[in-house]
Amino acid sequence: MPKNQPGKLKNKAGDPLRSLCPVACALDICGDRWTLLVIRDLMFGRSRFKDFSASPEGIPTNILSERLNRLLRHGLAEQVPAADGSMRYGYQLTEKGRSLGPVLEAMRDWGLKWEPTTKAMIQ
Amino acid sequence: MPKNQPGKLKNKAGDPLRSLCPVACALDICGDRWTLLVIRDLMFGRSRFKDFSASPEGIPTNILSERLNRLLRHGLAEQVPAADGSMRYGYQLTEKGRSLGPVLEAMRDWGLKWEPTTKAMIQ
DNA sequence: AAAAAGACTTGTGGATTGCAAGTGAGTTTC
DNA sequence: GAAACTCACTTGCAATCCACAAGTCTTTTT
Repeated sequence: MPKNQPGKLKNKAGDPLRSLCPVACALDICGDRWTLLVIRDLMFGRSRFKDFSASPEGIPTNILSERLNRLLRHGLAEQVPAADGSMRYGYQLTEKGRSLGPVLEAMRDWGLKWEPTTKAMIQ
Repeated sequence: MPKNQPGKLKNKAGDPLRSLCPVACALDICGDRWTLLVIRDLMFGRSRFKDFSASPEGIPTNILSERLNRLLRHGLAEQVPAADGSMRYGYQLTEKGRSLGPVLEAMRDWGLKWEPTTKAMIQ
């Protein structure tokens, strides 16, 4: 009889956790090639599917759809009625999502310093 | 004749870049589930293959091998003779790798704040 | 000299990605 | 008010990537 069998660890959204390390946990949520770029766009105030889709990295629409849902599931973003008063809705960051700001800033600073081909976006 | 055909953008290691955004560029290098965990271990002073392999997240050895090589290619880590004077060598961060510290710290802080199951590692 | 540890490499099935095309609701144009 | 168009996705599919297990080769320990 195992003394300390942890079962499966889960995060708040019910997805499995690899460990109790907060870095590992953050990576379980946004550790892939696309998620933080969507969050970057959200930080810039973009809110609609087509806006994210139009970013220069060219995220495939199926991936974008999946990532947006993941952000909703984990409570990093929420849906709100579109700003233009149309029947559609947009996405915006929650406080949990906005508080990834320091991560993005640190990445931006690192990229600017060490990969000189890159340029900070105006806006 | 296209006026501004960019060809393929590449970063310093010759890998293709998705855009000029420094965040996208950082993610091209370490935007996956494992790379930043290896860097975390390196920050903690771990240096040998078996050390990374023993971390609680359980990185598969083939992935670890590939990621270590990528860190070398991009100049985030370098190989040095092992500290114990044996014939083997270890890995350690370069300045470029160490300067990802703020990214890891921001992720750690975020994880601790928003995913309360997590715990900061005592080393 | 034999056994064990360390650092990978290889093989394989399953999951994820990237790309193209399709769908259906909402919006604009004529 | 019907047709065309935009938007926000889905679906299909080939290619790639990942996780897990096992194997190999070198170095270290006994």
